Amino acid sequence: MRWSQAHIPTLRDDPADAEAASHRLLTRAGYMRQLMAGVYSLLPLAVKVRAKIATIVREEMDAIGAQEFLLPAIHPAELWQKSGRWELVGEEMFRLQDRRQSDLALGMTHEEVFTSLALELASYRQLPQIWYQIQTKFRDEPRPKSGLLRTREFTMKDSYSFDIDAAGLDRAFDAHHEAYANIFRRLGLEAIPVAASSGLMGGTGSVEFIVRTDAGEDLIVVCPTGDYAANMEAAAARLDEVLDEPGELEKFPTPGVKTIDDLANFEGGAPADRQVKSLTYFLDAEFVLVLLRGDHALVEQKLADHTGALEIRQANPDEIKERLGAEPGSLGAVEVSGFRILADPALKGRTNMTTGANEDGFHFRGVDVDRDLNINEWSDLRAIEAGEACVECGNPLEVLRGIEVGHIFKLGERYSAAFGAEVLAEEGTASTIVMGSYGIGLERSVAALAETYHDDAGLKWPMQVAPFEVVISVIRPDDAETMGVADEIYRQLLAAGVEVLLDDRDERPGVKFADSELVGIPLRITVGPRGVADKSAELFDRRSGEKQDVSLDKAVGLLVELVEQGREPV
RNA sequence: CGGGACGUGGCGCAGCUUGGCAGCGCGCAGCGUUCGGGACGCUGAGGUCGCGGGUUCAAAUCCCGCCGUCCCGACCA
Repeated sequence: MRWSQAHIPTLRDDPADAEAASHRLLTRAGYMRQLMAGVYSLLPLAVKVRAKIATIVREEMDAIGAQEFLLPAIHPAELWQKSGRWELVGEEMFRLQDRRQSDLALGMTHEEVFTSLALELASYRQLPQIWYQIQTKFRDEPRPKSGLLRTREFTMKDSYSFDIDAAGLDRAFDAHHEAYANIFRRLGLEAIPVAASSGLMGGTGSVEFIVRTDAGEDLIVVCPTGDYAANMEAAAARLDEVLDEPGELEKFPTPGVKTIDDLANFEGGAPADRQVKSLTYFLDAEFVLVLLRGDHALVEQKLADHTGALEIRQANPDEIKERLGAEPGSLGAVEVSGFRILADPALKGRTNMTTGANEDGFHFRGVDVDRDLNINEWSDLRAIEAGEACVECGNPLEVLRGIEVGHIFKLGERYSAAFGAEVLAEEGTASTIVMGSYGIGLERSVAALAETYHDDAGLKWPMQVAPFEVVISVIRPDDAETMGVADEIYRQLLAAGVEVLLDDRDERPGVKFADSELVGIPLRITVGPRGVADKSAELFDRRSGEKQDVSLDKAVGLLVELVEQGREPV
């Protein structure tokens, strides 16, 4: 491709409101343009990067025996009603009606459609199957942000496994786990597999692949020894042994005390880890109390996962007053009954604790959790903090920020049962298919790569995903001899199968250098009258920043060698 | 959904307080000089000032409503 003919609209200034580095650079370097909130047009450079990612994904999926499909993006409501998700997913699904007023949805994932196709599987002899597609998904995110990191329309490689039993699912799941590790390694992404919450997908287990970046929105808990990693929404940590003194239940006045901190600083109060924090929530319209240690934070997803609640919201002060008789700040579960009370295990067996008395300006001290609180359910509900002890080895845990680029789920029979997807087993009896589903976000991978590989000058693609592998920067393209040399190198590189961009634009050298670095092409060879005169050219490696002069007759050979080395990273 | 901000040529912004010819930088087109790290001169094209209503002799500017976008939070496979 000649740069003078390529549509690469680079910008001198950063786009407004682009916070994430990938958002800013992909826009400035001419890879994408925003159309509306969470929706982006991909320009030719981005299409090339995305296509390379798709190729690597396909190769690894095919390697585990998966077969490629292409399903519709538009779905009839009945399909989603059958799985129950028409009601479950709420506003995140784009919904529309056709001219006959039939309800339709834009697919946000394809368990339903693939399961409907799996109805044609009739015998265990046809299993296992792994089916996949690379296809557009629509999700009406409440708050799209950070460019391609969170969009409302995006491409996903989604695959679905169909097995006769749980052991088969385990094999399919493990195969995907390994395929994903291969994919991300080949892409040049260091993706950490972490135990995760399954959320709306349902099922019995899931693993997310997280790429570390400050622009990400997931928090993960990782043990530096490598023996534990989990999303904050699913993470656990070892609790220190606590020995409490027994205490007598006693109500005492605490005027003006509204928060955990207030009570910790109050004369006669208690430190945060000796308080019971009482939160009030509505879980699908049911009022519940959630109890945590005073210094612990609630993870709402854990509450959702434990209870199966779809809609979770904090109760407001009026609703609380009506039910408990006090304002937030003086709430507690002592002598409370009639409401569901959930508690985090960090409170188990604790005595001599302090908590609100459900009377404004009063608290209880000497609270014995087992004796004084009517706890219905125990469940891990708290956020883990950096430095807590690993459940496996006791070493201090780290909390890292990252972006989810892949997620694999053991679905079990959630969808196959709803659709009646059964096969005849070896014994001749019907057996419900056991399913898994697995996703990789393509544009999100593009963004994760951009977040990982960039510097002040612009993007720095690894060779295997770069839109072009080599750029020839021609100094003085109006000089016939120089342009002739550049053209010859261009032809030889093309003939050698190298993806090369010939910068024949009538621009000054500085512009060409700056643009090639902004766009992030891994290798640049500069051909100018000065070099042509002494039969040399300058080779620049964008990734290492190294420059070297090479003789013209060796340039092509060296470039081809470097390109081929770069395409398959170790 | 709650809180905050913004919307003016392709991009980045000023002008709004105090109503009075719609501006600046970059980019773009033509010509010329330049040319190994984002050149310079001259000439020029390009704008329903987000949309609708109101106030006024007069609205980018003041008032009301709506829409859009971003940020924080809530939410999120």
